[in-house]
Amino acid sequence: MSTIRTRFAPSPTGFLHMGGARTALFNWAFTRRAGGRMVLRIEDTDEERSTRESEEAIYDGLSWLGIEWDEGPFRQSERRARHTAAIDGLLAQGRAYRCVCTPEQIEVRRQATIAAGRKWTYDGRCRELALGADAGRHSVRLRLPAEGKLAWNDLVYGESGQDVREIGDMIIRRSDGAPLYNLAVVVDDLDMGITHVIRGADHHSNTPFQLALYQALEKTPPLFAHVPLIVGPGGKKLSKRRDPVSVQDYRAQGFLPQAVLNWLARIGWSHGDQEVFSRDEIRELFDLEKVHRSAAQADAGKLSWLNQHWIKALPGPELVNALLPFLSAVVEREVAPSPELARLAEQLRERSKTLVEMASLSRFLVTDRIAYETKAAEKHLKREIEPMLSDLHESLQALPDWSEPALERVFEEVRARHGSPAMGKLAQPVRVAVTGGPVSPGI
RNA sequence: GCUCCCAUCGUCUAGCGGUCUAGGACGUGGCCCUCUCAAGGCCAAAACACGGGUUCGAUUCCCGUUGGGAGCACCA
Repeated sequence: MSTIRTRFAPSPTGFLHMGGARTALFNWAFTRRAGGRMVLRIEDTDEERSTRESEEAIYDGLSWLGIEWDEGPFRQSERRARHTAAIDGLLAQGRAYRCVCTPEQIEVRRQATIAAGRKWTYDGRCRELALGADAGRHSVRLRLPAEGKLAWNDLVYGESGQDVREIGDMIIRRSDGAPLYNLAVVVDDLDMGITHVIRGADHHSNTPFQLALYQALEKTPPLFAHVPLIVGPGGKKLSKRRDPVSVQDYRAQGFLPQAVLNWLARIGWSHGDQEVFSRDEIRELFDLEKVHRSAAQADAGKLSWLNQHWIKALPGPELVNALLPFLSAVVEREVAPSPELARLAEQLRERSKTLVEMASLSRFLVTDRIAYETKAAEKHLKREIEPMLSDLHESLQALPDWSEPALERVFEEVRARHGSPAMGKLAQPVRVAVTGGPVSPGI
């Protein structure tokens, strides 16, 4: 039995968005569990839109999530010669043909067909013309079989396929000589020995055409698994403008990679009633058979909960390390780890949904410029409590041993001297005085 | 418009003909705990889109309707 080979093939036209990250995760988990190898391929043949920055963003995002690949990255743009060779081969065998129809001409015919109430696919005008290389400016189209069904058994969707008559002879090389995506993907997947293509469901209806290409090339196609799309609120398409969509966005908002991974894994996949999955558990339990077929919404609330869960689970030193950059950012200087910070972080882990939140709650520890919240200060730092606070201040200064029982004793004594108000009457003003805000660990 | 796909609480989901008075989780509401906020504990409200079949029996199978999505490029 040959080893399983998969690939993650993003196009570098933005950043690593959540859908892509999940596709990468599923590929990774499937591959690791099966003991296979995963290839990273950058689909950058669209020069207009591809940038090196977004390519870097893909590496950055994957490594932050801990999704490692085994081979590559390969750039599709650097494999041009292979694509061209494949097209020439198809041409030589008559399985592809040159087409001199211009986009304008096609548009006219398309409109006419639609006006006549019929549906349009390429009408095959150049199909039997046997145009040679001297035909002038031309594109190349794949000659589809006259009839039959282009079908496959999708690992997620089950029996799938489309009648060839629904599809026209598609262009595989542009008139400027550039190979098209569908051709490049098939050639690359073949060359790289890919056995399982796991990709977004937006490619589901693209697959029949690729199948035709495998036929023309006389090769066995890989197995396909299409994973459902992630949609935005209300089931609408994700909007890059409205929704936070890149993994970098989530990192900046103070989410842990474990949480994002866990969250992603549970969108469109489940393992019984289990909600919490570590990276290792995803790798051990992931199963394409349990992947859903319907699109799912990404719920930010669930992410927050998972993030808090993973913050609570993070070992102390790691938590401090994760917190440091965020804390440095709020006080605008480099903050070094310290025992005090470590202890505070322990107190704060159950109170923070994100590292951003935790940083803002730890601010008071690393700066003398306490930022007093006006509302809290007005409510708790009133003139009447000043004597009690001063008393506490002096008693504390006189206290040699700042152990918890000793401190508690001082608080009790101070309360007793000032008419025994409820603990909250003393603790809350102290909290505001010390931290600047009304929220903190036990004072 | 055409082709294909999808449809269980607000959200993610369990369910693969009787076990369903439909389970879990997030979120929401209430109570407990409490120096604040959390965390934690307990409780509650909340769903099988609709209409036909098939069957002794449908959330589960089939068809249609509705709703949503994807594709239909000399983009990837």
